[in-house]
Amino acid sequence: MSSKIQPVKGTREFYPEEMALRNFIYEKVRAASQSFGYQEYDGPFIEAIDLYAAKSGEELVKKQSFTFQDRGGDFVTLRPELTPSLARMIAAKQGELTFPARWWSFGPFWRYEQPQKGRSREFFQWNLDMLGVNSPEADAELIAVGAAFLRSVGLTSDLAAIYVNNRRLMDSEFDALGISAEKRMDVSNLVDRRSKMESAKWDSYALELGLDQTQLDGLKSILDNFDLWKKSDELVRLFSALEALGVSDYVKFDPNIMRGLLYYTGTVFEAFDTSGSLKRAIFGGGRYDNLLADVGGQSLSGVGFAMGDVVIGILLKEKGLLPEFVPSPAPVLVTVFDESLLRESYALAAELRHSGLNVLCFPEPAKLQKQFKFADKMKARVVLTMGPDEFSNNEVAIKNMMNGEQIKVKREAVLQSILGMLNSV
RNA sequence: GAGCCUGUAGCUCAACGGCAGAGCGUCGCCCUGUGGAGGCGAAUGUUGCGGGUUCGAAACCCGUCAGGCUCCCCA
Repeated sequence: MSSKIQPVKGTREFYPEEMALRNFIYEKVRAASQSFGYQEYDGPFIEAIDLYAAKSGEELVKKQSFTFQDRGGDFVTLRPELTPSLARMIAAKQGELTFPARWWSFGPFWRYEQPQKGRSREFFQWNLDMLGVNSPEADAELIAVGAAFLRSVGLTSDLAAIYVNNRRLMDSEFDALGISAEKRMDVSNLVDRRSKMESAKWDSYALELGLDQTQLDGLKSILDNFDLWKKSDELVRLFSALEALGVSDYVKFDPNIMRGLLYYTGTVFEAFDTSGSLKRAIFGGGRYDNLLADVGGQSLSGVGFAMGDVVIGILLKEKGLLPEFVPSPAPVLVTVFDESLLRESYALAAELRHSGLNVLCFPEPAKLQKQFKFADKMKARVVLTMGPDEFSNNEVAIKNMMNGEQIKVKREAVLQSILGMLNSV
């Protein structure tokens, strides 16, 4: 036991049931992305650490990346996020791509942090970005894709909400309070923590950061002002577009949404489960105006968001929104009556596979009871048996596992009978 | 990186200083050609690992490893 090699901490083992969940998420993600015309792509899983150094935030690069030296001595890292790779890919073909580019991706990422509920060191992430258009309406489309996904998995707008803010709006509010540019980072950090700290503690922490009492009071009134968006043309247009897109039920303005990544410049948003059973964002994103120039491209604006598979997976499980798990992808199982009929059973299964059915065949003779129990566990819907009686009459016994009825049909009619049973549900 | 909690059968857990158990699952039988419900029965443990205290340790102490939760950060 103790000598067994454990999986690397924070990595994931996808047993068939978990794999089904991952694929379920993938399918819903793909459907939502494609319904808005986004194209699928992917980047390298390993990148030079320098790619992230500029804009991803110190925490992400220095403490949370799986970094190592390759055999040539270069420092590389398992990708902790996709946006910088995307920016480079776009920049490299900027002259030949057609804009606006609408791209999406679903793949693995790694971050070295403490595994806990909703967070692992290895996770899958949906990324969706639009590049080449800088407008609140483009931002709205991104939010609408996110909302379409939530709706498609059954997270209705009373179960999940998308909170929106705008960095430019906040910057101008901070300017008005005389909060210096150097303190911006500390202040956004402060804002992020507000919901997690007692208000008295939060106040004294704010003063420690060097805000004076007037600035603190001003900050609080900003953060409590849920009508603040009306002062931002961008947000006014955003909310109008969201209404046209039919997703306003999901979206609310919230001045407390800041987001840690440094590259966001305009609209930012985060989706949460409204019951608050998980205090982690389902997805989050925003507009980045300078990222492309930072990796060597011409200035090009983008907007995007990312969703990890862990939080959404926990939520879907908790809310009972997952489809029933069917262990075997084969709805049909062929039993093996005895040694002498094994080849016949194998041949029957093969024949049905050639007709396009997924078919499971028991791999050895065994008591029929055992084989039927196995079929039941695999949630097979139809079980075929060819015993001596059936074989001598050129027949096959077909049992409908959904209602328990069994019939015998001529071998030539087996396919039709099966299809009839499978379609009758 | 810090704090708190937990490691006992495949799983969930009980036993809290005195014979290591239950439920679920698995397997077998009831049922010699048929699943789900039920009945009966069986198998399965260096109590995470190492040391210490004790007549006696799963339990108490120390260390260590692993997991969970929180802080931090974030998908």
